[in-house]
Amino acid sequence: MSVTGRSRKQIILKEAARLFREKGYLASTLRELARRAGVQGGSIYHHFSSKQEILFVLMDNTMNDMIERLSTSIAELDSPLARLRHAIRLHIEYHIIGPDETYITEDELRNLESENYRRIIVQRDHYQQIFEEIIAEGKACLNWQVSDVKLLARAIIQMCAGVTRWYKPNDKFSIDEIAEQYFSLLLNGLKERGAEEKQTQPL
Amino acid sequence: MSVTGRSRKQIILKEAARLFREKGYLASTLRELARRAGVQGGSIYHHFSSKQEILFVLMDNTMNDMIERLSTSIAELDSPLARLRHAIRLHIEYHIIGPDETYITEDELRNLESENYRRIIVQRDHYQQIFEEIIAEGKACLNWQVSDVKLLARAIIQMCAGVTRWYKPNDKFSIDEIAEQYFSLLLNGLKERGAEEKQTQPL
DNA sequence: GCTAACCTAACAAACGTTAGATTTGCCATG
DNA sequence: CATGGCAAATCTAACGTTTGTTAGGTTAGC
Repeated sequence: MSVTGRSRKQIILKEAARLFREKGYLASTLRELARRAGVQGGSIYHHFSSKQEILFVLMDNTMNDMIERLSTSIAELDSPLARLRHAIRLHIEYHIIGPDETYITEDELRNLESENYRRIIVQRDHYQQIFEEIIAEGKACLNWQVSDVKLLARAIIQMCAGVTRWYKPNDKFSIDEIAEQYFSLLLNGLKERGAEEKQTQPL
Repeated sequence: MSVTGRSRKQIILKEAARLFREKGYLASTLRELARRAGVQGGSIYHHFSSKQEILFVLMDNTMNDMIERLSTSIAELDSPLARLRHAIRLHIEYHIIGPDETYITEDELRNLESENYRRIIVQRDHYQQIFEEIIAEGKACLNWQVSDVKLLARAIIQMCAGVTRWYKPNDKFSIDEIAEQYFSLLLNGLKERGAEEKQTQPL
C-alpha cells in the first residue's frame, strides 16, 4: 500500500504465517513470533488483541485474496475447459509456491474459535462454489460426465491441496507440470482414448 | 486378543484416538485423556512413557494394520482394475467410518518427534507403494495413460484422504457411492466416451 | 507376599496475557 | 527553527493457569 516499507503489523502477520506454517498454530509461541518480528513479547498486543486474532486475520485476508484472484482471472477465459485448467493451476500454485498464508488456510481451520470458524467456512464455501460453477458449465456445454457437481468440486480441491503434503522444492516436476498432469487426468481419466470399451465387471 | 475385555492400556489407546481426532494432539490434555479412560492423570505413565509415545504407538499400530489389510485384500483380486477400485474403496473407508486412528495417521504427522516421524514415513511410503504397483500394472497390462506413476498415486491418495475434510455422517452419499464415483472419475475422466476428439488448445 | 496397577500431590517449565513505564515520531505552536 | 506535548509504539516485568512429568504411597490380584 504505502511506499514506506511494511508496517510492523504487516511484518508480524508475515512472520506469523511463516511460523504457523512451520510449526503449526498451537505449537507456535508468541514469544518466538515476537523474536522473529524483531519485537518484544508483549508488544504484539498493541497490534492484535490475541493470538487467535492473528490467525483469523491471516486466514481472512488470504481467503478474500484467493477468491478475488480466482474469480477475476477465470472471468477472462471463455470455455469451461480453459477455466478448469486455470483454476487447477492456480489452486495448486496457491498451496505450494504461494505465500505461506494459503497453506495455513487449509490446515488450521480446526484451531479457529467458533465464531471465527464460521466466518472462514463461509469463504471456503464461496471458493468451492467457483469450482462448482465451472463444472456445472462444463456439464451443460461440453457434456462432461459428472454425476455430482459438489462431490467432484471437493475431490478436485482436495487432490490439488494435497500436493502440499508431499511436494518439496526441487521436485522433479514444476508446478505447471503437476497442474497439467492433474488437469489431463481429470479430463481424460486413465483409460486410453479410442480403446475398446471393455465392460468393467462389477466387483 | 484376549477374551477378558480390553486391557486398560488398550482403553487408553482407544480414548486417545478419539480425543486426538476431536481436538488434535497438541490441544489434547493427558488429564482429560485420563478422565475419559476412567483413570487418574499420573496413572497413564504406568502404561506409556510419554504423551508422544501414545501418539506414536497409535500411528504405528494403525499403519501396520492399514498396510496389511490393503495388501492381503487386493492379493485376491486378479485385475489392476479391480485392485484399484478396491484400494480406493478401502482408503476412503479408512478415513471416514474407519477407526479414529486412521484419521490421526494423516493429520498428526507434524507432531511426531524426528525419530518417530522417520519411522512412520517409512510405513506411509510403503502404503503408497502399493498404489504405485497397481497403477504400474494397469499401465503395463491395460495401457492406462499414466505419465508418472508416483505422482498419480499421490494424487489418488490425497483425493481420497481429503474426504475427511468435508464428509459428515448422514451425507447424501454413502462411502460406497463416493468411492465408486471417485473410481469412475479416475478411470474415465470428465470427457464423454466416444465423443469427438476436440483438440484442446494449449494455453 | 510380591508385583503390577493405580492414586495423590506436587514440581518446574512454558504459555497467553496484562499493567505500567519508557521511548519514538510527529505536529502544532512560539 | 526550536520546542513542547501528545499519542502511538515498544519495552519490561510479572501474574495466573495449564501442562507434561515425577516421586512416593496405596490398593488389588495371583
